[in-house]
Amino acid sequence: MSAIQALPGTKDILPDESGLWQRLEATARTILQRAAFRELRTPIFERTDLFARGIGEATDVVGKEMYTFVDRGDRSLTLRPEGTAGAVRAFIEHKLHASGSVQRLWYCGPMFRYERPQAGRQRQFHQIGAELLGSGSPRADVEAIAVAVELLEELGLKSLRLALNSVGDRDDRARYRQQLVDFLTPHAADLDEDSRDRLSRNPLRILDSKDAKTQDICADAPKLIDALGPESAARFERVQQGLTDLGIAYALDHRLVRGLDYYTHTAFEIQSDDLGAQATVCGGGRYDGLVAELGGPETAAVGWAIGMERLILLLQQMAAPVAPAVDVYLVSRGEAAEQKALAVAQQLRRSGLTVEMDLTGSAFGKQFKRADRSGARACVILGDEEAKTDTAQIKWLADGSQIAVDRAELVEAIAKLDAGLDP
RNA sequence: GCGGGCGUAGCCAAGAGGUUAAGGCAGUGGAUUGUGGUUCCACCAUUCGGGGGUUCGAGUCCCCUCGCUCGCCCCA
Repeated sequence: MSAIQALPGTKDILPDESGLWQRLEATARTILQRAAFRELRTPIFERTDLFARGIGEATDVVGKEMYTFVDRGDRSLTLRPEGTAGAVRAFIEHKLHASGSVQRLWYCGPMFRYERPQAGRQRQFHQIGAELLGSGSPRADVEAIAVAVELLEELGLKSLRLALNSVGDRDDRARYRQQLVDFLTPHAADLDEDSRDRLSRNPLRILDSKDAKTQDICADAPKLIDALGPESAARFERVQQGLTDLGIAYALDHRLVRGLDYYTHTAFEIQSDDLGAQATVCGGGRYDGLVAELGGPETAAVGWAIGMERLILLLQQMAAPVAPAVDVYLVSRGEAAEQKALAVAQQLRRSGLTVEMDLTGSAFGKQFKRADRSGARACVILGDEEAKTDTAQIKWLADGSQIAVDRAELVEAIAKLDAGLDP
């Protein structure tokens, strides 16, 4: 009752689940490194300013979701709510642009947003992200998306959708914003309350309101795609062509407007229907202005982030994870034998076997019962008699067969049994 | 910040005002004191998230509170 619990929106990842996380992380590492992305690890907290400037003061993330505190040096700090701002800060600080070539970076770790937790949403959550800095080519957009798709496919995920849009460059957006405001203002009275607020603050976001009436009104609104200048439109065309050439299916979604201010041109989400009220597993896009905005040289960039908890949710729906069984369960009894068992365990482990050692000193019968539950293939038995003669018994649990071997030959004997040979 | 649902053992869970709070899984001990998987027996909640109230009587009804969960907003 008075025991302390984990805070709302935070979760322990228990041993039964951590195997799946490890698989996810290992797969991500493989896929990203194969595409020549290199890992970047940045601090979990940064100056509040970085996020305020990078993500945008008007966004919900900055406006009401940040974990912000003042440290003992009187600095305002914030637990990172996303990964791109920190990655870009590091990119600028360490002059990674100086190499002249494109930087492919990836990261993985916890992010923090103060929101009401629900299915697929936590206050501390984890993302895998990739950033491709230094190329404005539409091919970079395609490559970034392709790597994300590859990762999700490698994990065996099916029935995901790729939603695609272009929000154009700064001029396109400003032009469209004005068109949209002009269109919506006469309907202001019929919009839902949140949308009415956004009309002055962040009108593009009104497009993906879930309110039915607002939806109806937006159906006739001018489309962002039609407001793109010829260059932006051509560039978007090339991104689509690139995806098509790779056989990556996508659907245009002219209402897809992502919540962070830094996006330009390509915006995309990879979505699923199996995440409760959430849909997005992976979100990303191009952010050509961000590096300069944060004090670096004018640098084109594109990136994405995957929500790991959401991915885990999907992976768990696919198949029950297989618990990694131990190879050998070490049964021991009697003071001398228990002492020797420590050395035997070490010997077996050094040979590469996974060994669990019984530490209870309880009756052999009980120890075998536990051995059975552990899923071990074999028991190695050390009792008083074995201790005296410096031998051990190997019992093969599948068929109950048992042999005595010298301790020195233990590893070879188990290997032979594993191979189905007579030791 | 706002709404809905739910809190009975480590886990799943019956119980809907009337004496001792089902059952299953897991766990512990034993039948089997140096040999497992099956079986059998025993043990395993002075108490139903917490506090207050109504009542002769509360896990069950009422109020407050804490927690979990789902949804809105927004996002991964």
